[in-house]
Amino acid sequence: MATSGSQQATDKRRQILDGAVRVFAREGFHRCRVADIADEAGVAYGLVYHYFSSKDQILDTLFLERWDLMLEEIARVDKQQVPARDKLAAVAGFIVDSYRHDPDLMKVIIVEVTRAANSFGRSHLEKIREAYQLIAVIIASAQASGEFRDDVTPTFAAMAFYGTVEQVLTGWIFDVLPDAADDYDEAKSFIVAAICDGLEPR
Amino acid sequence: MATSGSQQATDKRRQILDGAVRVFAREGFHRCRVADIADEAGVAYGLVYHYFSSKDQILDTLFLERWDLMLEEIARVDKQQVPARDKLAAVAGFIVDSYRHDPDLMKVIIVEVTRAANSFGRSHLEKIREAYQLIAVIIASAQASGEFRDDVTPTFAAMAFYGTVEQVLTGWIFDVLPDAADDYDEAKSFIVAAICDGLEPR
Amino acid sequence: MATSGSQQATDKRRQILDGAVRVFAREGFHRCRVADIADEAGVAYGLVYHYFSSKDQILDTLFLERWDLMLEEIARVDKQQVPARDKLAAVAGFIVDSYRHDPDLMKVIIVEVTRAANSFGRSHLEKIREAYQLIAVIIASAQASGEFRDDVTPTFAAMAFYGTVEQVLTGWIFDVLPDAADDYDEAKSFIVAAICDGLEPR
Amino acid sequence: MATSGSQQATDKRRQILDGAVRVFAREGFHRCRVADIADEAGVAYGLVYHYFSSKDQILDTLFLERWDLMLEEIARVDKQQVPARDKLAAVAGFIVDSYRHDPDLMKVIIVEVTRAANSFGRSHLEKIREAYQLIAVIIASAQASGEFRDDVTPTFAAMAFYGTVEQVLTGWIFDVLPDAADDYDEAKSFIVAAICDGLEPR
DNA sequence: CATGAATGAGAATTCATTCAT
DNA sequence: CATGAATGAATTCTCATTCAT
Repeated sequence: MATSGSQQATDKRRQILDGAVRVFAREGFHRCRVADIADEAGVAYGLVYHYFSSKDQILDTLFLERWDLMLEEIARVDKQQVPARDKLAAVAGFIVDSYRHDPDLMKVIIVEVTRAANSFGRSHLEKIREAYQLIAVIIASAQASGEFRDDVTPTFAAMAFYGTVEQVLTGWIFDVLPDAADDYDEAKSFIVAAICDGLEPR
Repeated sequence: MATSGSQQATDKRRQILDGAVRVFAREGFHRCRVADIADEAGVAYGLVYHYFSSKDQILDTLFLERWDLMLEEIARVDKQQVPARDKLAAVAGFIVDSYRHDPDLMKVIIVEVTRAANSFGRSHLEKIREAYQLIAVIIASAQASGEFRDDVTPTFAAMAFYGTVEQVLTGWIFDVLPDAADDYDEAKSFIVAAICDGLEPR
Repeated sequence: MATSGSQQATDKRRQILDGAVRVFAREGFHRCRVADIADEAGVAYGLVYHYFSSKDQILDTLFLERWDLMLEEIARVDKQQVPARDKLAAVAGFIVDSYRHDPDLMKVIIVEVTRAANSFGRSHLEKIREAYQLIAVIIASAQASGEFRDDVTPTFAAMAFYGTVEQVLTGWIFDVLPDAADDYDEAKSFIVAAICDGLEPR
Repeated sequence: MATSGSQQATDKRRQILDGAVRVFAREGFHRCRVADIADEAGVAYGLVYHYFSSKDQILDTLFLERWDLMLEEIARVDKQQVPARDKLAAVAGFIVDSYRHDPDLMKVIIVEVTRAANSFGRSHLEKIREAYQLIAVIIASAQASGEFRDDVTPTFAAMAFYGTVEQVLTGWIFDVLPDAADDYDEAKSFIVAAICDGLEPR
């Protein structure tokens, strides 16, 4: 009762974002119409343009909201005094948990932004690159301390790590990997094992 | 003499495909118009529809031409009596060389098909999955022979390998990785090292 | 005290009208949005619809307020016992002074109403015609008294007079005529000279 | 038969322009939809955009086609060795005949361009100004030769002349002046008489 | 009176595809 | 085979107007 009044107003904006996530995930950004977003959100067509200046901006908002959280998390993890392996585990865990918590949102971010080199990928390139670099920094420190081998450049190594993570999510998105509850935790440890230990026996 | 006539015809078809690759790479499949393809190819608008039934079919053709080559290559590699590590090296090498040879084509395939979970990715899912599985088979054999550890499922491992390869190409596409002549060869060995040996020192 | 309340209310209405004049003059009636009017007036969006039933009605109000003043003035002038030449001078003077006093308002009236044969011009045709006729009456009287030649119909002559006046204002609006302080007075005498004396020497 | 083939293609473009004139005249540029133009022209919607890049460009084309003819005519008239009065008569005659020949087109040009200070008027200001200046040149020469009095600036005088002409056309457009066949010729001589001789008796 | 969120009809423009020549 | 004019469905974005508070 107390907050419902002013909360209500903001809710519609949130409803639109939430509806957009579902529609983008289901139909893809290009396939879906703004009308679909409004319908899914349960609001009038025009209200979409009251809160957002374009269909593009909705996707921008969704991406940035989540991506910034991830950048903060990676930066936070990097500051901790733990082995590099644990840092990578934390980052992979955050991304996997993001998918577990809201698979539609992560699908949209990966399919429509992170991997879309010709549309939104280009415009958010800086943000995307920032993530690669934060990971590269973690690896570089580990190389300096001897935790990691230094015969691979940190940037390359960051690509291997991030590429593995994103491909696992892609596997779930494409239904080529099973995604039961257990699989998420298994995936976390697997990603770290594959990247840190390698496939060959030690 | 007889063939020059039909050759001529085939040339135009090839011109259209080549033009399409350049335009798709530059502007993206959705952004470009059929007229752009015809212009880039230097042929009349209507001719595009003489050789292809739709804009989609052009991309399908481009994807399948190349992807089938890759599937054949992976299958061929798998039959050889060499260490699994070398097999993965050969596969990574083939993909990297494909990029080196025709970066636009690989960019289009990755950006518009392989990673487009809502459009072409969906319709070519079986073909894409086939690649993952062929790689998984290589890994499974290696696990059976003791070359690779078996505490990671072959499918997961295949995702790590393929994800790393695709992410390296993405790095070149996004200009976050250097792509001078040397870098291609360096990349090949790096991919194998990262995936087989892992980042931690042995 | 009692009036200050209702005065306040009227002020907002006036603010809206004044804002509308500036916005219509700057952007044109069709180009500007109701939100622009509210912004320019410094009032809330919804208040515009509290005082006016539609965007059209705002322009109607602006036009009628001023046009009725002009009709009264022409009628008043016509009643005076002065030469026809002086009557025309008074009418031209009134219109020029209206422009001098509020160029935006006159610009809006001319551009959006008087000359808009397909929109507001049509709906205010009677009012506009009334002005032409009042001027025609002045000329007809002058012809009857011998002040003016009668080989031109009064209606035609009225068009020549009014057309000249409006074109001079158009010249100012379009920046093809100089509009320094002096130019206004010069324009008044010029209009009368051109119409009454003609361009050829006497 | 001979010309019909290649003529046919161009015809559609002409049909669109002609349809646009009728629709613009009947409904006004802003009121009518592109669909109305296509319907009126008897062509498919999309063809309008095959020949013109926008609705605006159609109006631009209509205006420029006719206005350039007029500018040429005024320039041509100015070169002739005849009294200034005859030159003005020729110019007025050309404009009146233009209206007689295609009233819809002249209505559109005047209402939607020449008198639309906030939309097309602004963008074609240079062209419009050019006409004023050509007329002013005629007047200036006449003043130099003593044909016209020189106590009115040529620009002002040009505005009086052009304003009178346009107001007569406006009278026809607004149905405040009769426009039977005879009226056109009467109008021509009246315009010259009013401007050159003035309303007062000589 | 005052506010600004909510509504939804409307219109321009795009562009894949067809088709006559 | 080749050409490019012709078609019209689809979709984004705009904005006057309404309405709940």
